[in-house]
Amino acid sequence: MSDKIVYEKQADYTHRGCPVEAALDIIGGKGKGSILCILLDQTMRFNELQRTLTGISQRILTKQLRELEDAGLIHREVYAEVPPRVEYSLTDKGQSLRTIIMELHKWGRENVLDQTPQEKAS
Amino acid sequence: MSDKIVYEKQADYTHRGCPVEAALDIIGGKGKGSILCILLDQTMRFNELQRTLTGISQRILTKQLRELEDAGLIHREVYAEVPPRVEYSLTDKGQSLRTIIMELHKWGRENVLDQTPQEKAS
DNA sequence: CAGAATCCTTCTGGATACTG
DNA sequence: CAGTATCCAGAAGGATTCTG
Repeated sequence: MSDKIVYEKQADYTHRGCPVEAALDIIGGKGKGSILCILLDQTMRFNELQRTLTGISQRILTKQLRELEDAGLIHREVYAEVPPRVEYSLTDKGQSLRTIIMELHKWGRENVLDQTPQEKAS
Repeated sequence: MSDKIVYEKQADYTHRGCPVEAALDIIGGKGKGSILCILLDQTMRFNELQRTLTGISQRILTKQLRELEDAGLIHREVYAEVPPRVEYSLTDKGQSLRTIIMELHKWGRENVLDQTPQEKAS
């Protein structure tokens, strides 16, 4: 009916002013942390991403990638080839999250994932 | 029937290894960013929190506070008074998020909330 | 290969009424 | 005041099928 693809519309019920909530709304959501983490250091194709993020459906992966793209954090490069090739990478705005991502990585490793203190020292 | 209160059970479907996802699972969720942001600098009571976070239902506020408490990020101090008084504050573990929270705050203010560049300079 | 379309289940969150 | 309990709407996410 409509000539425009309209995935599920985004949640807009949060933050209402708090920049922390606003930021978390952008980088929260299934797989987004992992996606940003991966793309921080490399460009990656769709299927490669899905294989790396074991357990995410391609529908959701597509959705998350689109949302990150709409937020201006990632760049989607489509190559006119057969079979098609699409490569995802971080934009400058996405790279501006580097410090935060790395700190979240450190904090999560030390405080959430049950890893022995010795391991992080090694 | 059960003698134990069991709110909705937490999502456990994410992170599967990525510490960034793991961390976001902890501090994501409605109001948690705002709650952490507020408690970073002050102790606050339940009703006061709800009034500050305009728009959150007390059921959800209770749930988020419990989850943050279970994660060891906030402390819940109950005073044996009538009417009851309960004060929430950050634990040391919660305070360990300070840098991240502040950076998320800065990033969200500059990149998500539509604020003119001039304003942040003033 | 990289999705789009459809259907369905689960989870999140709100509204309201009630209580120690 | 600080929750609980119950009910309900909507959003998030999965599984499957199909296509340029």
